[in-house]
Amino acid sequence: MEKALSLTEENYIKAIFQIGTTPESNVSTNALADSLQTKPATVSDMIKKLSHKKLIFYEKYKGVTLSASGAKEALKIIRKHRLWEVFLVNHLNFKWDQVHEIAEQLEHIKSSELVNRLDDFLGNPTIDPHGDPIPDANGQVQLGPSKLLSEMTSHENGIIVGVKNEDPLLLQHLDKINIRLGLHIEVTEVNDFDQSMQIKLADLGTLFLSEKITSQILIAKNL
Amino acid sequence: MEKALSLTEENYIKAIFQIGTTPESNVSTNALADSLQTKPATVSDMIKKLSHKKLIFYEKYKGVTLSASGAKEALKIIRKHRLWEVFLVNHLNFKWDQVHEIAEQLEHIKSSELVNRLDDFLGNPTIDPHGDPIPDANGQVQLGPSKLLSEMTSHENGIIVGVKNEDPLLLQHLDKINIRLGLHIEVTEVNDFDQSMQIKLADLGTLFLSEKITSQILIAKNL
DNA sequence: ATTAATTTTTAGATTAGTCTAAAAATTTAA
DNA sequence: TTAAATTTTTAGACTAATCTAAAAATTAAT
Repeated sequence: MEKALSLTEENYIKAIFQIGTTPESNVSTNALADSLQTKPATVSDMIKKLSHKKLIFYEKYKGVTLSASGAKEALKIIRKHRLWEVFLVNHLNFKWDQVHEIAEQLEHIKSSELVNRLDDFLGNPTIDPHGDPIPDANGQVQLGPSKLLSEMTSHENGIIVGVKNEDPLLLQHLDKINIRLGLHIEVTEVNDFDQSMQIKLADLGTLFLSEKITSQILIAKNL
Repeated sequence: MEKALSLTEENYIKAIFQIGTTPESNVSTNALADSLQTKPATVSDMIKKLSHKKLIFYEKYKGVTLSASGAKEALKIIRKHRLWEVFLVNHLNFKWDQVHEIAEQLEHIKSSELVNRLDDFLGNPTIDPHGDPIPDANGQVQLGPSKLLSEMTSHENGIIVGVKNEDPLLLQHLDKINIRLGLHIEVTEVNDFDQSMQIKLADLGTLFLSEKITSQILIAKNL
């Protein structure tokens, strides 16, 4: 039985996973330092340690990728984070912009029994309040095909299934303009110059959105 | 705004509170080392630090007591611990002997919003699954008068309202012999030599209990 | 293809929490 | 009340995680 990861190690593993997924490439020292609000020198040391524990692959000056066991750990942490977010929103009546910080703490609680019972208590949800998929107990994630609203063109339509990041300011803004997961949406016009869009929401009329926002919203074809 | 306490500091404060309450006296370095599974030298250092932060009163070689702010911190931690235990037992179907360790982790989650919402979600319980009172948001504890079963004499009766410690082995044993909170109990005989007792439970007939067990069970007069 | 800019790593220090071994103070006992 | 036993504190060292400053390697640019 390997020794449990420290809080810090868990945060590194999670950050590597989250930076590394979009392009399945190596994660740079600087990107990691940035994401973890720390200094490159610190990251450099930590990388050696995680590499020594076989959680990541590392070649000097080349960046890192997660090993199989590293990815497994990352998925466990993300599973916990997202399950707790569901609990906070569905049972404690938090808003979707209030839960990230608290889940950042709860995700480090160690007890697989707890996680699995929580999962059952919540009714085995498959997505969290931001539309992100929740890995199952084996680390399996099933996510339907989706793309960014910013990648759509005029007259395309679909359903809002997720938000790419958990910045409370973004989430509060979306609340204010009545954008929520599950809404049917149609692109009515795309501005060539700045990529801003006019969209039509089910009952709620039309809306103008800047590229900054459309690039954060995930759309799927009719579920 | 004072800086938040570290995990370790919180554990020291809690241990001082828990050792110090029964006799409202000073808590010794050794007792603390024992309770925290660490060495007296380590405790000695930590005491200086907590004293410097005005969380405890400390005189060399004399032991420590909590200051008002220290006690307030302790009660906040205990409140969280006990609320989480209620959640684990009432909503995630854990047994009363399984929750202590997990609550030891959950009690350090920092968010007063979370604690208060959890409290409401649980229906503002006043006792945890072991019968220990849950401090309210202001740190107020209301506990009815109670005494140890071991302090009772023949023919006295009362209701089981709590268990003095959370050792899983004790709790599992109590489960096995059908002792639970809320049961009406009558002492039928006390053995002068070893203080063991014969007791009568509501429907469940009579039982022999050693002093080791009777000294862990709290009894109150008919609620 | 050198030079310049950037990224990454090393070197050396710092802080929190811990330890062992030894010294100092206190308490208990003869 | 002096000696023995116990408790507590100090001294010095270690580990994990962090930092700054400087060196080394890589990448970009002229």
